[in-house]
Amino acid sequence: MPEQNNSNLHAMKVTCSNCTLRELCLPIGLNREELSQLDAVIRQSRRFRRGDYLFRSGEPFKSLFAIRTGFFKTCMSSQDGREQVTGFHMSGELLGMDGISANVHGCDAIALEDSEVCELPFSRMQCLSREIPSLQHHFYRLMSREIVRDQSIMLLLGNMKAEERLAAFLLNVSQRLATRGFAANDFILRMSREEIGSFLGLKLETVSRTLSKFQQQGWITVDHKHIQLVQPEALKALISGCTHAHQHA
Amino acid sequence: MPEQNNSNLHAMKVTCSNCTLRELCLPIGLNREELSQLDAVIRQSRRFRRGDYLFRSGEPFKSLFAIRTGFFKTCMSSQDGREQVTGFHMSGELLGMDGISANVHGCDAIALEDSEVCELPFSRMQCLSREIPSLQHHFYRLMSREIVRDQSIMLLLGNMKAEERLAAFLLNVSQRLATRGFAANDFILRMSREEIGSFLGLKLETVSRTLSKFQQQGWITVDHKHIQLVQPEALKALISGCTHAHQHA
DNA sequence: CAAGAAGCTTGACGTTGGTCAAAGCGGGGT
DNA sequence: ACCCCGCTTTGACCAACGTCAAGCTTCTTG
Repeated sequence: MPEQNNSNLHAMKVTCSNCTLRELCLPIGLNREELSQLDAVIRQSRRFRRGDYLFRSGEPFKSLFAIRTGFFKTCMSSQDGREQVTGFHMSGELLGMDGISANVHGCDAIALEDSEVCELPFSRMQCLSREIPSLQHHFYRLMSREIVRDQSIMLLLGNMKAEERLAAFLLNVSQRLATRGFAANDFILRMSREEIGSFLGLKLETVSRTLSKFQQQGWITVDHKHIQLVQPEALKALISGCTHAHQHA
Repeated sequence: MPEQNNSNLHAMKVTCSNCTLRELCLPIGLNREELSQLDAVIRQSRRFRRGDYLFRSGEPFKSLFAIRTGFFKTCMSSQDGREQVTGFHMSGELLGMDGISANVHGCDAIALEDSEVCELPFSRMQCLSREIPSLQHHFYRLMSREIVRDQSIMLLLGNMKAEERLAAFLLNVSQRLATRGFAANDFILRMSREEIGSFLGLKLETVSRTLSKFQQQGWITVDHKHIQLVQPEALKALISGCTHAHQHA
């Protein structure tokens, strides 16, 4: 193992350098020493296979998890079995922040493809962030961003029609892929129609029908999970008007 | 002004002692000196009249706001004027956390009755929380709780029918009032039918009709904004099943 | 105090999206 | 390579909720 001293910090830097243009999940504006402190806290990354649980609702909360590669969904289920997908999560995103409040995870996190995840023991991050102000601030920002994200989903679920929801969803996926350096207008969905529907507050048949409708309009092509945005402007036009007024584009 | 040295810290303690049983908005497990440090940071509380804006979407974010007395709504509006109420907020709750991520407020906060609010300059709170670990942890917990709250609203908007939403809403208001020492089953709503509808993803007519239906069932009485829960168990029965499976009672 | 505005209730009707059903397709596992 | 199961598509029908409208009550403001 000649690369043993290639600490996971370096691995993380490599991962994160894939996500330029975008604020990274953690290492931001830290000096050399601070980085090595952070490095000491991050546990070696773990691999997950499609379908694996990263954590489950009700489990004791100990750590946050940073996705290095892969794709996850988070979901809550109700007593009678209805499932609500609360988010889809890609590389560079941080999972588990809802567990801090009660020291218990509040949702399930499930890998939708084979993935790699860094574990960040929260109590140690908390100590470290006391010593490194920019880290503390970054944490606050990440949590705040999660709040903003959730609220924009509330707006989607509360105000938008099926077509608007689907258009917003496709554009959101597109934009996040683009941020990570992938093609914006040609991608593979990692989740099923049912999961999309659950996330958007629609039934899977409605998702399917709406995708077909978009295809008939010539706005997108649909080949099972392979989606191409042919006229993304058409989708944008559909949701212009129902997006947040003070979008600081 | 003989009470000048009655610092607003003391006023805050008085306010907060009204909310026993419940985690308070800020002073939690701090010693004497820490309290006085906190006191130095909290700006004198300000009064707001019904209809006043505490902050507006798009304004620069500088402070969080703790409600001492009164009642607020937060809402986002879309470009074509649709409004989504994202929450109703009572004494002891903290507003503005969505502004941290982009240094800009992401929603409007509007007083629904005459209210009194403490301003907490965020940068100073951040410094202070570095010195007082329990304060830092408390902040993380408050933000996490907001995330949990938003996600349970997503579950409501994504999965529940009109009757279930209304029942969940009434029980939520009831429980929060009880926490603050008010009657749980006899209260005045501070918001209009339209605002309730916006929050729940329903039209005001549906809210009105559903309240009437509950009244006909004998579960509640409705006299304009005056609500009495006659058979809260009936409402609970309605939403049992569609609430989060891992509710830690 | 009067008058207008805003909020609430209720009814009739329409539309969206949910439900149920059937059939096609595709991929993973043996 | 084959088979089976799960995912997807599509259609027909239906229910829940939205829309439109009218009339009423309660606040607000001059």
